[in-house]
Amino acid sequence: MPASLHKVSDSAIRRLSIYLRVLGGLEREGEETVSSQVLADRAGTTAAQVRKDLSLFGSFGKRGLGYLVTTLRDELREILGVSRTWRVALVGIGRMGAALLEYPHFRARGFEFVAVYDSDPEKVGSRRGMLTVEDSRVLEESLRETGVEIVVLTVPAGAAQEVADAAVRAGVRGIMNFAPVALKVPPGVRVNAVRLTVELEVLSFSLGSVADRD
Amino acid sequence: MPASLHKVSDSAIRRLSIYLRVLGGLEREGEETVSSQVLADRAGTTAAQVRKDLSLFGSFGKRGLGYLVTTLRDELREILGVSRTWRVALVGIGRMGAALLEYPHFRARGFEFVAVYDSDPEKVGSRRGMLTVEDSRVLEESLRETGVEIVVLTVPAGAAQEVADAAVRAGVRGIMNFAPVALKVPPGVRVNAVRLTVELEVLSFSLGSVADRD
DNA sequence: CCTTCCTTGTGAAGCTTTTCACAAGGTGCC
DNA sequence: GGCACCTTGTGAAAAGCTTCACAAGGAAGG
Repeated sequence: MPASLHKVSDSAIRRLSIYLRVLGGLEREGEETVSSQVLADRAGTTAAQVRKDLSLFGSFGKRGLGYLVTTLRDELREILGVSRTWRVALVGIGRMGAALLEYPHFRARGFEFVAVYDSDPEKVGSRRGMLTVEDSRVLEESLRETGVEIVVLTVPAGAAQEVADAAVRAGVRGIMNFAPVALKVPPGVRVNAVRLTVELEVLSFSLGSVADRD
Repeated sequence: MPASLHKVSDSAIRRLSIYLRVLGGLEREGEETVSSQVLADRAGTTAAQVRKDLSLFGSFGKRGLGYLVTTLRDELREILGVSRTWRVALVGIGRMGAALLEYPHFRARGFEFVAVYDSDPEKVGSRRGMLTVEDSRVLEESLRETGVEIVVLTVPAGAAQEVADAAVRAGVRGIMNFAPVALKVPPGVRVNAVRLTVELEVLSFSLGSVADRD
């Protein structure tokens, strides 16, 4: 029941992405097949969950044998949309922005930074690797010209909505938001927030309350 | 029904953390009270969800009026365990590690870096703000001595498990893991993984599939 | 070819989380 | 004080997600 139009939950997609990473490792180790059990162990979930997740998109395994590592990896790349390259722009070059620009796993997975923006005149015009920092004032026009599809937002909270609006006007439909604000975007645009402080506070809560699990 | 021992879901805690951030903003704007509706709008959820989340820990609102901003903020800080300071160590000073060390929101919320480690002899002994980079080889002993409670892991995937093991032996019970590996830790230790590539791949999937929602 | 063993794919059950809807409680104005 | 108006807190219903359990398919060895 290959269901690319059925609604698939976010958590399932997150796990698929993790399976993809695990499969890369297995391939490097020379494994040719893998069972749902092994995949689950390495991904930190259960065998049933793995099978259920994969079954959302088709039947990729062989009974009695498991999954072919390379084949499944290719299938997952196709499903997740990373069998191609995505054109990504970074807006806001603080330390976090700079770190993300150099983050090796992005490029390795097909996410390529093709433009960088900042509003600080000191930074505009300077180089970052292959790219020249452009002025945020020309953001909308420039994003459109460069054919950017995804924007990574590392600007201060106060500027985030404004930048997001400009990006949306420029036709961007995916935003990865590091700013601590809930962005308002029109339907058809997808925002994925990375909330580092929230993650720490989840830890803090778990350690603070008497009730701990795993 | 104040339920600090009932099991509270991760997603609820994440939202509480977001409410806390929103309340900070409201307070700065001089608001004295806030309704679940307004809180929900700013946090990107629904009024019913807000009330349900808060009701897990008590009755903080006044019917007909809403919640007192400052009071609720204090309650949430208490619940989340951020009314005190946490002693945090960073292991692995790449670009990402350096960015996190300077990340202003961590300190503002009570997470204070008290030690930094790296295995690169070039980096060991150098200064990072107030801190001197220590050698990863002395990690376990040093973490214990410094009284570190939470470790932020920004080492390469291959080194992550080893570092986590040492941290656990040193008594650390909370780990924020940026390395793309599922860490194995004993019961009582909590790992929170930040998977940046996964977040991008979720975007990629949403943009790639025909079916988009908001 | 037959038997044994293994692993997938999947309905169904079980559990968790979210949404709904409304009684109850409180405010503020007249 | 009384009345109109808000907003919370919360059972109950609905929706969503995960786990279970097993039939079915295939491999491997004799």
